Amino acid sequence: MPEGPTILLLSEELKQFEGNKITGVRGNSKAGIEITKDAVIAKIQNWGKQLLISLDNGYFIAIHLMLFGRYAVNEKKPDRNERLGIDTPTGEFNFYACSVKIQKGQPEDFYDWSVDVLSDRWDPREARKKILKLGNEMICDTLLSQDVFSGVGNVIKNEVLFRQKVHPRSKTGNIDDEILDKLIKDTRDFSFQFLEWKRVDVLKANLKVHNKKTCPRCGVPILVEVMGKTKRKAHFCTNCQVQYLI
DNA sequence: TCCAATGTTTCGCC
DNA sequence: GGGCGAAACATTGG
Repeated sequence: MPEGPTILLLSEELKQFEGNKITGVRGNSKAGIEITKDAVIAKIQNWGKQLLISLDNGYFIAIHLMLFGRYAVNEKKPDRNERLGIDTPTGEFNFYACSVKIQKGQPEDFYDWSVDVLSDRWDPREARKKILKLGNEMICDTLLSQDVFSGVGNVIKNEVLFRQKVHPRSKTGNIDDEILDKLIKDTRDFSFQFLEWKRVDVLKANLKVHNKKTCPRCGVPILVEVMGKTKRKAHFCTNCQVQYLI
């Protein structure tokens, strides 16, 4: 389910538990979750697609919902195996079918918020530098690189490329500087648009190319092709999106 | 009924 | 050792 904006919403929802003591821990996670028992939840953060729960005992929990992950706040999803469930005096939250890691140290030691497109520390110049460093790869791969655009997933990738009229197979080294800068900027802008649509549950209705049949600009059929080293599906309009090859 | 889908890591092979 | 592909994990709406 999740790209960065979804995790940001989850993070917002869990802020109510900051300052709470963990009175109970359950779940089939093999990450060593017992160590969280009796600790106090110091801080809830999100970095890209990761949810980070800092504790007052020197550890933090990193949760990634992957493709199928689910969660429930102050309720349980019936007939599901709990991966991690946390009880506090004022309520509980539960995770299913996700990746759970227990890390020693601070999230700041592990994650760089200047590459998180939803962070107020996001730095587009950093993104540009990293793109150049990566060499001449397809933009569809670059946009999915969590080291460059943390939080961007396949939906944001497809929509931003359509908005900026860039063909997913374009090579980064061949895209005009000006276009590339606009593309970088729009990953953040559109991620916030995604967030607001998601917040009021109108995301799907507002997508322009992802899982759409025809181009809303010109009416030409939208193509779907697996491409790049990431082997993900690109949804795009061959008429509106310019392919930068040379 | 079957399949794809907003994802990432790990393993084995060359 | 790097790069690549397959496998693994796990869920459910269409």
